[in-house]
Amino acid sequence: MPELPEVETIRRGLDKFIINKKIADVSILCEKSFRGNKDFILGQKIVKIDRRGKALLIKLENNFWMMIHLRMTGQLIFVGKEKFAAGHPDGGFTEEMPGRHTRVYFEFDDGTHLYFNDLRKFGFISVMDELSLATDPFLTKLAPEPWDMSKDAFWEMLQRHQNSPIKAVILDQHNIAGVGNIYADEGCFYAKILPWRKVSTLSHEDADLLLEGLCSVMQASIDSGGSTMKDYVRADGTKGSYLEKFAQVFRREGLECARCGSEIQKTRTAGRGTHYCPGCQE
DNA sequence: CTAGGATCCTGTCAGC
DNA sequence: TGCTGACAGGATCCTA
Repeated sequence: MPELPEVETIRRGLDKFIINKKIADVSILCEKSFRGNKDFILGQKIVKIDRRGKALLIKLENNFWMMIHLRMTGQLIFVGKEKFAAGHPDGGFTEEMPGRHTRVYFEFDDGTHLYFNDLRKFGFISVMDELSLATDPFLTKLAPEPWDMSKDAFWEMLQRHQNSPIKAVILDQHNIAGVGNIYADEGCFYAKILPWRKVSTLSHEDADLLLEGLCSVMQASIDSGGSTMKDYVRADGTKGSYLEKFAQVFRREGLECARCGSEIQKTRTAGRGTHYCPGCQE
Protein backbone atom coordinates (compact mmCIF):
# COMPACT_ATOMS: atom_id res chain seq x y z
CA MET A 1 0.00 0.00 0.00
CA PRO A 2 0.67 3.51 0.15
CA GLU A 3 3.11 4.13 2.94
CA LEU A 4 3.43 7.29 4.96
CA PRO A 5 4.81 9.48 2.13
CA GLU A 6 2.02 8.48 -0.23
CA VAL A 7 -0.62 9.08 2.41
CA GLU A 8 0.90 12.47 3.18
CA THR A 9 0.79 13.26 -0.52
CA ILE A 10 -2.90 12.43 -0.52
CA ARG A 11 -3.45 14.55 2.58
CA ARG A 12 -1.88 17.56 0.95
CA GLY A 13 -3.85 17.03 -2.23
CA LEU A 14 -7.16 16.69 -0.43
CA ASP A 15 -6.29 19.73 1.63
CA LYS A 16 -6.15 21.66 -1.60
CA PHE A 17 -9.26 20.17 -3.19
CA ILE A 18 -11.96 19.22 -0.69
CA ILE A 19 -11.69 21.55 2.32
CA ASN A 20 -14.99 23.36 2.89
CA LYS A 21 -16.85 21.20 0.42
CA LYS A 22 -20.11 19.70 1.66
CA ILE A 23 -20.80 15.98 1.25
CA ALA A 24 -23.97 15.79 -0.83
CA ASP A 25 -24.07 12.04 -1.34
CA VAL A 26 -22.21 8.85 -0.48
CA SER A 27 -22.34 5.76 -2.69
CA ILE A 28 -21.26 2.50 -1.09
CA LEU A 29 -20.54 -0.12 -3.72
CA CYS A 30 -18.87 -2.54 -1.30
CA GLU A 31 -20.23 -2.83 2.24
CA LYS A 32 -16.96 -4.18 3.60
CA SER A 33 -15.15 -1.00 2.60
CA PHE A 34 -17.36 1.34 4.62
CA ARG A 35 -17.78 1.14 8.40
CA GLY A 36 -20.25 3.12 10.46
CA ASN A 37 -23.30 5.18 9.60
CA LYS A 38 -23.14 7.39 6.55
CA ASP A 39 -26.02 9.51 7.86
CA PHE A 40 -23.56 11.19 10.22
CA ILE A 41 -21.53 12.60 7.35
CA LEU A 42 -24.24 13.47 4.84
CA GLY A 43 -24.64 17.22 4.44
CA GLN A 44 -21.50 17.88 6.48
CA LYS A 45 -18.70 20.18 5.44
CA ILE A 46 -15.07 18.97 5.43
CA VAL A 47 -13.20 20.97 8.06
CA LYS A 48 -9.68 19.56 8.03
CA ILE A 49 -7.55 16.61 7.04
CA ASP A 50 -5.03 15.04 9.40
CA ARG A 51 -2.76 12.04 9.12
CA ARG A 52 -1.44 9.60 11.69
CA GLY A 53 1.06 7.14 10.27
CA LYS A 54 -0.64 5.65 7.23
CA ALA A 55 -4.15 6.65 8.34
CA LEU A 56 -5.99 9.68 7.01
CA LEU A 57 -8.38 11.50 9.33
CA ILE A 58 -10.99 13.75 7.83
CA LYS A 59 -12.84 16.03 10.23
CA LEU A 60 -16.38 17.18 9.57
CA GLU A 61 -18.24 20.22 10.77
CA ASN A 62 -20.33 18.22 13.27
CA ASN A 63 -17.17 16.81 14.91
CA PHE A 64 -17.57 13.41 13.33
CA TRP A 65 -14.55 12.00 11.54
CA MET A 66 -13.77 9.66 8.70
CA MET A 67 -10.72 7.51 9.15
CA ILE A 68 -9.42 6.19 5.83
CA HIS A 69 -6.84 3.43 5.65
CA LEU A 70 -5.70 2.40 2.18
CA ARG A 71 -3.88 -0.76 3.29
CA MET A 72 -2.34 -2.56 0.31
CA THR A 73 -4.24 -1.35 -2.74
CA GLY A 74 -6.32 1.69 -1.80
CA GLN A 75 -6.32 4.85 -3.85
CA LEU A 76 -8.18 8.14 -3.59
CA ILE A 77 -9.07 10.02 -6.72
CA PHE A 78 -10.56 13.48 -6.75
CA VAL A 79 -12.31 14.46 -9.95
CA GLY A 80 -13.36 18.05 -10.49
CA LYS A 81 -12.08 20.60 -12.91
CA GLU A 82 -8.70 19.22 -12.01
CA LYS A 83 -7.97 15.61 -11.25
CA PHE A 84 -5.85 14.44 -8.38
CA ALA A 85 -5.02 10.88 -7.53
CA ALA A 86 -2.66 9.15 -5.16
CA GLY A 87 -2.21 5.86 -3.40
CA HIS A 88 -1.71 2.48 -4.94
CA PRO A 89 -0.07 2.89 -8.35
CA ASP A 90 -1.95 0.20 -10.27
CA GLY A 91 -4.19 1.27 -13.13
CA GLY A 92 -7.40 3.16 -12.97
CA PHE A 93 -6.05 6.66 -13.03
CA THR A 94 -7.11 7.25 -16.54
CA GLU A 95 -10.24 5.11 -16.27
CA GLU A 96 -13.71 6.53 -16.05
CA MET A 97 -14.89 6.81 -12.46
CA PRO A 98 -16.47 4.97 -10.80
CA GLY A 99 -14.29 2.15 -12.09
CA ARG A 100 -14.03 -1.58 -11.65
CA HIS A 101 -12.39 -1.21 -8.25
CA THR A 102 -14.32 1.75 -6.90
CA ARG A 103 -15.71 0.71 -3.50
CA VAL A 104 -17.06 4.01 -2.18
CA TYR A 105 -17.48 7.45 -3.67
CA PHE A 106 -18.58 10.87 -2.50
CA GLU A 107 -20.36 13.62 -4.33
CA PHE A 108 -19.79 17.15 -3.08
CA ASP A 109 -22.22 20.03 -3.27
CA ASP A 110 -20.35 21.58 -6.19
CA GLY A 111 -20.69 18.46 -8.31
CA THR A 112 -17.10 17.24 -7.81
CA HIS A 113 -16.37 13.68 -6.67
CA LEU A 114 -13.95 11.71 -4.52
CA TYR A 115 -13.49 8.02 -5.33
CA PHE A 116 -12.10 5.34 -3.05
CA ASN A 117 -10.72 2.50 -5.14
CA ASP A 118 -9.35 -0.66 -3.57
CA LEU A 119 -8.67 -3.79 -5.55
CA ARG A 120 -8.13 -6.15 -2.64
CA LYS A 121 -10.68 -4.62 -0.26
CA PHE A 122 -8.29 -4.55 2.70
CA GLY A 123 -8.70 -0.80 3.09
CA PHE A 124 -11.68 0.95 4.60
CA ILE A 125 -13.41 4.20 5.38
CA SER A 126 -14.73 4.42 8.91
CA VAL A 127 -17.21 6.99 10.25
CA MET A 128 -16.29 7.77 13.85
CA ASP A 129 -17.30 10.14 16.60
CA GLU A 130 -14.75 11.87 18.83
CA LEU A 131 -14.81 9.09 21.41
CA SER A 132 -14.35 6.19 19.01
CA LEU A 133 -11.51 8.12 17.41
CA ALA A 134 -9.85 8.73 20.77
CA THR A 135 -10.11 5.06 21.73
CA ASP A 136 -9.44 3.47 18.35
CA PRO A 137 -7.08 0.53 18.86
CA PHE A 138 -4.99 1.21 15.76
CA LEU A 139 -4.52 4.88 16.56
CA THR A 140 -3.93 4.48 20.28
CA LYS A 141 -1.26 1.82 19.75
CA LEU A 142 0.47 3.62 16.90
CA ALA A 143 4.11 4.47 17.62
CA PRO A 144 5.64 7.89 16.82
CA GLU A 145 6.78 8.67 13.30
CA PRO A 146 10.53 8.46 12.60
CA TRP A 147 11.15 12.21 12.87
CA ASP A 148 9.31 12.34 16.20
CA MET A 149 11.48 9.63 17.70
CA SER A 150 14.85 10.34 19.28
CA LYS A 151 17.77 8.07 18.50
CA ASP A 152 17.72 6.87 22.08
CA ALA A 153 14.01 6.09 21.97
CA PHE A 154 14.56 4.16 18.72
CA TRP A 155 17.39 2.23 20.30
CA GLU A 156 15.37 1.44 23.40
CA MET A 157 12.48 0.23 21.26
CA LEU A 158 14.87 -2.06 19.39
CA GLN A 159 16.05 -3.59 22.64
CA ARG A 160 12.59 -5.05 23.17
CA HIS A 161 12.92 -7.04 19.94
CA GLN A 162 16.41 -8.50 20.11
CA ASN A 163 15.39 -11.75 18.44
CA SER A 164 13.56 -10.34 15.43
CA PRO A 165 14.88 -9.43 12.02
CA ILE A 166 15.34 -5.68 11.90
CA LYS A 167 12.98 -5.35 8.96
CA ALA A 168 10.13 -7.01 10.86
CA VAL A 169 10.60 -4.55 13.71
CA ILE A 170 10.47 -1.39 11.62
CA LEU A 171 7.46 -2.66 9.65
CA ASP A 172 5.46 -3.01 12.86
CA GLN A 173 3.43 0.17 13.38
CA HIS A 174 3.49 -0.38 17.15
CA ASN A 175 7.24 0.21 17.03
CA ILE A 176 7.60 3.05 14.54
CA ALA A 177 4.85 4.57 12.43
CA GLY A 178 4.61 4.93 8.68
CA VAL A 179 7.30 2.55 7.44
CA GLY A 180 6.20 0.00 4.85
CA ASN A 181 7.90 -2.43 2.54
CA ILE A 182 9.52 0.14 0.24
CA TYR A 183 11.01 2.36 2.90
CA ALA A 184 12.03 -0.54 5.12
CA ASP A 185 14.22 -1.83 2.29
CA GLU A 186 15.42 1.63 1.32
CA GLY A 187 16.20 2.53 4.93
CA CYS A 188 18.24 -0.64 5.42
CA PHE A 189 20.14 0.10 2.21
CA TYR A 190 20.87 3.62 3.42
CA ALA A 191 22.25 2.25 6.69
CA LYS A 192 24.12 -0.59 4.90
CA ILE A 193 22.30 -3.18 7.00
CA LEU A 194 20.96 -6.47 5.66
CA PRO A 195 17.22 -6.47 6.45
CA TRP A 196 17.15 -9.93 8.07
CA ARG A 197 19.89 -9.15 10.59
CA LYS A 198 18.75 -9.90 14.11
CA VAL A 199 18.36 -6.72 16.12
CA SER A 200 20.83 -8.09 18.67
CA THR A 201 23.62 -7.85 16.07
CA LEU A 202 23.13 -4.12 15.49
CA SER A 203 25.34 -1.51 17.07
CA HIS A 204 23.96 1.74 18.44
CA GLU A 205 25.57 3.41 15.42
CA ASP A 206 23.77 1.04 13.04
CA ALA A 207 20.51 1.98 14.71
CA ASP A 208 21.20 5.70 14.49
CA LEU A 209 22.00 5.39 10.82
CA LEU A 210 18.86 3.36 10.19
CA LEU A 211 16.62 5.94 11.84
CA GLU A 212 18.36 8.65 9.89
CA GLY A 213 17.84 6.63 6.71
CA LEU A 214 14.14 6.13 7.33
CA CYS A 215 13.66 9.86 7.88
CA SER A 216 15.72 10.67 4.85
CA VAL A 217 14.09 8.33 2.33
CA MET A 218 10.57 9.11 3.47
CA GLN A 219 11.15 12.86 3.50
CA ALA A 220 12.64 12.69 0.01
CA SER A 221 9.57 10.81 -1.15
CA ILE A 222 7.17 13.32 0.41
CA ASP A 223 9.11 16.15 -1.21
CA SER A 224 8.73 14.52 -4.59
CA GLY A 225 5.01 13.89 -4.17
CA GLY A 226 5.04 10.32 -2.94
CA SER A 227 6.13 7.31 -4.90
CA THR A 228 3.11 7.25 -7.14
CA MET A 229 1.06 9.18 -9.54
CA LYS A 230 2.60 12.55 -9.18
CA ASP A 231 2.68 12.97 -12.92
CA TYR A 232 -0.04 10.53 -13.76
CA VAL A 233 -1.66 13.01 -16.10
CA ARG A 234 1.30 13.00 -18.44
CA ALA A 235 0.03 12.64 -21.98
CA ASP A 236 1.91 9.43 -22.62
CA GLY A 237 0.10 7.77 -19.73
CA THR A 238 3.24 7.03 -17.75
CA LYS A 239 3.17 7.60 -14.04
CA GLY A 240 5.76 9.66 -12.27
CA SER A 241 7.47 7.59 -9.71
CA TYR A 242 9.60 7.92 -6.66
CA LEU A 243 10.68 4.40 -7.44
CA GLU A 244 12.15 5.39 -10.78
CA LYS A 245 13.80 8.50 -9.45
CA PHE A 246 14.95 7.58 -5.99
CA ALA A 247 14.63 3.89 -5.15
CA GLN A 248 18.04 2.31 -4.71
CA VAL A 249 16.92 -1.28 -4.19
CA PHE A 250 13.13 -1.64 -4.20
CA ARG A 251 12.07 -3.55 -7.32
CA ARG A 252 15.56 -3.12 -8.75
CA GLU A 253 16.60 -6.77 -8.51
CA GLY A 254 18.97 -7.68 -11.34
CA LEU A 255 20.08 -4.06 -11.74
CA GLU A 256 23.30 -2.45 -10.66
CA CYS A 257 23.72 -0.94 -7.23
CA ALA A 258 24.35 2.78 -7.63
CA ARG A 259 26.68 2.75 -4.64
CA CYS A 260 28.95 -0.23 -5.34
CA GLY A 261 27.96 -1.69 -8.69
CA SER A 262 26.92 -5.11 -7.38
CA GLU A 263 23.75 -6.71 -8.64
CA ILE A 264 20.68 -5.96 -6.49
CA GLN A 265 19.07 -9.15 -5.16
CA LYS A 266 15.61 -10.07 -4.00
CA THR A 267 14.70 -12.49 -1.24
CA ARG A 268 12.08 -12.93 1.45
CA THR A 269 12.21 -11.54 4.99
CA ALA A 270 9.47 -11.12 7.57
CA GLY A 271 7.06 -12.63 5.04
CA ARG A 272 7.70 -9.83 2.55
CA GLY A 273 9.63 -9.45 -0.66
CA THR A 274 12.97 -7.90 0.33
CA HIS A 275 15.47 -6.10 -1.87
CA TYR A 276 19.10 -5.57 -0.97
CA CYS A 277 22.60 -5.07 -2.28
CA PRO A 278 24.91 -7.98 -1.42
CA GLY A 279 27.92 -5.74 -2.06
CA CYS A 280 27.43 -2.92 0.37
CA GLN A 281 24.87 -4.09 2.94
CA GLU A 282 26.02 -6.40 5.69
C1' DC B 1 5.29 -9.76 26.95
C1' DT B 2 7.50 -11.34 22.17
C1' DA B 3 7.74 -14.08 17.68
C1' DG B 4 6.00 -16.29 13.69
C1' DG B 5 2.52 -17.76 10.63
C1' DA B 6 -2.17 -17.68 8.63
C1' DT B 7 -5.59 -14.74 7.00
C1' DC B 8 -8.54 -11.12 4.72
C1' DC B 9 -9.31 -10.23 -1.06
C1' DT B 10 -8.61 -9.74 -6.17
C1' DG B 11 -5.62 -9.83 -9.96
C1' DT B 12 -1.45 -10.84 -12.63
C1' DC B 13 2.28 -13.38 -14.03
C1' DA B 14 5.52 -17.36 -14.60
C1' DG B 15 5.72 -22.11 -15.44
C1' DC B 16 3.98 -26.14 -16.81
C1' DT C 1 -5.31 -22.45 -24.07
C1' DG C 2 -6.04 -23.64 -19.28
C1' DC C 3 -4.48 -24.64 -14.84
C1' DT C 4 -1.59 -23.82 -10.61
C1' DG C 5 0.96 -21.54 -7.32
C1' DA C 6 3.41 -17.47 -5.90
C1' DC C 7 3.16 -13.00 -4.92
C1' DA C 8 1.50 -8.21 -3.95
C1' DG C 9 3.95 -0.65 -1.10
C1' DG C 10 -0.85 -3.77 5.29
C1' DA C 11 -2.36 -5.07 9.63
C1' DT C 12 -4.78 -8.30 12.68
C1' DC C 13 -5.60 -12.53 14.88
C1' DC C 14 -4.14 -16.79 16.66
C1' DT C 15 -0.78 -19.83 18.54
C1' DA C 16 3.42 -21.11 21.08
